[in-house]
Amino acid sequence: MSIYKTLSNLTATDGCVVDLEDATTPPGDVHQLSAMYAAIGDPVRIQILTMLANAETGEICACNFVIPLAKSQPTISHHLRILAAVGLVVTTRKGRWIWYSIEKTRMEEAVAFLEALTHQSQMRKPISATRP
Amino acid sequence: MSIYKTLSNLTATDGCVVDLEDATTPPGDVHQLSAMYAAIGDPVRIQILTMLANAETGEICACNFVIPLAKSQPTISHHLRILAAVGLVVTTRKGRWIWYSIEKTRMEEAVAFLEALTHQSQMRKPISATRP
DNA sequence: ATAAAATATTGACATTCGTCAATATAATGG
DNA sequence: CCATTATATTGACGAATGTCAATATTTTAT
Repeated sequence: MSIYKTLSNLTATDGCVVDLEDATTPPGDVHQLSAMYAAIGDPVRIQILTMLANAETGEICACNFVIPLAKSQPTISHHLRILAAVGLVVTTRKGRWIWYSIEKTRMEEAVAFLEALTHQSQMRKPISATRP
Repeated sequence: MSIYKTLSNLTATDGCVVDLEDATTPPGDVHQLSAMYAAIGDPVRIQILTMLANAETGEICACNFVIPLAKSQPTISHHLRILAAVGLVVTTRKGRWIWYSIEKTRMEEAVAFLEALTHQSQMRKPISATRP
């Protein structure tokens, strides 16, 4: 009988698997990070961010997304809310209008994490060499 | 009567709104991009990517995600399929096992687009100054 | 060839998501 | 104060998503 268990018999303490705490970011970060990329990962919201990035002043009033993106006002409001919730955009009220702009610091955090994923770590102890 | 229409009366040809083709990436790109970030934007898949980035050899066999991530084998297979579909991971069959690794080029594309969003363009014509 | 093991697929289910119409809230201007 | 306008919220709906059990497929080892 092999010292290695089958997939269905493996437990978290078996050495043939990578330990979660070695391999992943903290659970809290995982949810915050995934929420941020999920916010970016929508066609309408990608276009909102692109419009903001291209805007001469860096900010666009909420009303000016409705026509270009061909979505209803509540739908635009919904998407802006999601982007604001994860901190990728911030708002400034100017009288009757609310202007949205990209929160650079937060966007750079989004960049930084993905960039880290492209540079594979060399600091980990080897896992079992005899079994995947 | 103002030359500016109310939100409910605006049409795509009105000058007070930003023109879609000026402001957004091409429609095809929008869907491809949003699919990529949506793929990243899930807690399980964030952890898969993190494990791959931290793996000493840069690759991990599919079976070694099941226990650390506490998900069933079909669920892990499902998530790996989504990451592969958008090109963020690639597979290599080694006998009985299939090894996954990050596709660096694709990940760098993900980084590049977000980075572009942080550098606001200075090349756009001003939109109407009298109305948002 | 047969058994065993890794991976993929299917089907089912609850949950979440994107969307809009209708309505509510907030702010301005007359 | 009242009418108008911008934005947010609510409720409803279909579509998409994450999950797992069960099953199928593929590959290796005996």
